Amino acid sequence: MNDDAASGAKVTIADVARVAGVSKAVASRALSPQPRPVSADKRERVLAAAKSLGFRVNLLAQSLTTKTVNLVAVVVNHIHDLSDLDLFDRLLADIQAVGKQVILIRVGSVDKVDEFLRRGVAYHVDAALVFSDFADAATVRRMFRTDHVIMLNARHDRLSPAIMPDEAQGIGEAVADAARKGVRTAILVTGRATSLIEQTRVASYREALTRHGIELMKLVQGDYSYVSGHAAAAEFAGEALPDAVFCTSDAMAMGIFDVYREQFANNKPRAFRLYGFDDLSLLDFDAYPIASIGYDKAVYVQEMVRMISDPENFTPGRPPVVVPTRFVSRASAG
Amino acid sequence: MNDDAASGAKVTIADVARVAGVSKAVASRALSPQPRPVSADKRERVLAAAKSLGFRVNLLAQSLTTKTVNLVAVVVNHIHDLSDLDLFDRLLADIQAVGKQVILIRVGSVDKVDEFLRRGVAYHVDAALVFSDFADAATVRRMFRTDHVIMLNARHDRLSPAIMPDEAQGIGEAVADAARKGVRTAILVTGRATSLIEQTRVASYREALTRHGIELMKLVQGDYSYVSGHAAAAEFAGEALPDAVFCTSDAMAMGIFDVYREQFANNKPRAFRLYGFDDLSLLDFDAYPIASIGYDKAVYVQEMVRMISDPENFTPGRPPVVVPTRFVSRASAG
DNA sequence: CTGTTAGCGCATTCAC
DNA sequence: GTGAATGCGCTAACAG
Repeated sequence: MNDDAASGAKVTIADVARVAGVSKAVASRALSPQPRPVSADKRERVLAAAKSLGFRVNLLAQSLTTKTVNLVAVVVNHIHDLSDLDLFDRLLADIQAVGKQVILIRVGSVDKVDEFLRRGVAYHVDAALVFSDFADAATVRRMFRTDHVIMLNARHDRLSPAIMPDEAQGIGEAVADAARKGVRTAILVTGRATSLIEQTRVASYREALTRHGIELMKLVQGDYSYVSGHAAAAEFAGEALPDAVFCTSDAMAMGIFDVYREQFANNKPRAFRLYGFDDLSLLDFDAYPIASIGYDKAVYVQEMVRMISDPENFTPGRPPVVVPTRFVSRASAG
Repeated sequence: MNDDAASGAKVTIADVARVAGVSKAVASRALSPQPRPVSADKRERVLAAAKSLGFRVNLLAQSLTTKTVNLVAVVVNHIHDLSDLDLFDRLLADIQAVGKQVILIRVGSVDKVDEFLRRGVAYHVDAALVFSDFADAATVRRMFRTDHVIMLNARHDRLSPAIMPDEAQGIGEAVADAARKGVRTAILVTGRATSLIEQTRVASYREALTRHGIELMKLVQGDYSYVSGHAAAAEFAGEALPDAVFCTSDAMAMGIFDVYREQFANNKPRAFRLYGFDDLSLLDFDAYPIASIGYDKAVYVQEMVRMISDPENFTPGRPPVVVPTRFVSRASAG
């Protein structure tokens, strides 16, 4: 278009109103996405003027009066908290689809949280999605000065709603699958026990194993990473192998798989059956046919967007929204 | 219901000023990170009042007058445009380290760009980092109403600076490696030819192959994805195999690797030598020991942040900043 | 339906 | 050093 518009000239609603020959208020109404009382012809004039001037509302100024910024904070420790790009991509798309935008906050180490929020826009967002396990719900509310906080890290309370996968279900299915195939002994490779989610996850495995009469030979501590999977595999290499190895992350399972790759040749588990967790899309690659536990990401994301779209959802006492998980069988489970 | 400090109390600078017994202007100065004329005792009173009230500046309101939001837009087509999570994680951390925050914008399919512009969803950010190849520099400037646009997609112009890897260098090294190992024939697996970057990349391969006397047997069209790598491998399965296969993305190389995995057993390529592109961190997993071409992500990100931090860098006519690439040898190259 | 007025929260004049 | 006034761009509330 013309060069003025192309190089960020600042055209305000006052300019539009002047060109259209109406008042600012009329221009504002005509430009509003919501239906507001404006005569048809003036609306046309305003729209035409806005287009020719290349006008775009200043959302900052707008939010100053409307008290809503259409901005959602997504708080993570590291990017890798978003265990899968697919989830994140979908989340972003869906949030934008309801007319909001995402401000991504990487907290990193816990002690820097305060520093970030001190200068951040984060304080005035419409809602915050907390993936990071750095803090409990109360702390987050205090820091964000808002009740519109959704906890995805299982550290919710009465005031802040949560969305959480019902992991016990998928875990139960996975262990049942193993039992059905004659598994009697198992090793469980875990992540850091500091996370509440991880503690619950481990408890679910213990319960399911006991229920199916499978002996938990030992627990190996990892940190969710591929490398720690490698290390875990080395740790039980010399000993008597179990019938099955369960991991609380796919990445660790991949590390173990690579150590025992030859044993899994021809898509037949020989040393032991291997079960991961997360159902990363990476597992659809030929190289890692690892059975896993996952949930429907579309549903998960849908719940988040639904929640931030309606203030009603932030009234106290709402029970956590639970997303079902399921066992996904692959060659590593035999 | 809960009007306590923890739940959305709207403390403005006027409140702070009143409690401290000073004017708003004094409070503003005392709260400013920059040194401004305020007497020591009043500064103390203001700071104390701000702290006790839990005051946080409203960056949105602030930016209305200062014209700077400390917000940087990262524009991608899909999340997968950020070829590697490591890059993104580092980018986020470094941007936050200079006191700015990231608003992530996913444009999606090209045909929705217009709709995007129409709705004016974008804030008036300080700068925009454009990874998506959906638009030229002028369009992005108009969209964000800023001249501070950094193009990472090679679609820059005189007004918007660019940062781009010097891919010819790494490609030259990779082809030289192949030539040194006696490669005489090659197949090149490419992505969509619509992207300017891809066109340049292919041209670089052609040039390097010619220079080293390697015959380009054929060009196979993919779309950067793992699945398209699979398809590409199938396409030349029946025919005479080349000495080497070059791919313009690691994902495609992984797809090909999986089809010919047995040929790569014991870390010895037998069918052909395989070269990827991007140097994904995934290649450090045992399963995909694929030689690749990459650049130092720290340097790349550093250049972006440096550029954002100094308006000087946005004066017209700046030449693109070039980041060196290098060949990374792995087992697939023999 | 329309236009005028009055802020939203803040930084910045410019007088004192 | 200080504080009263002014304006950033926009919309809500109010009168016509």
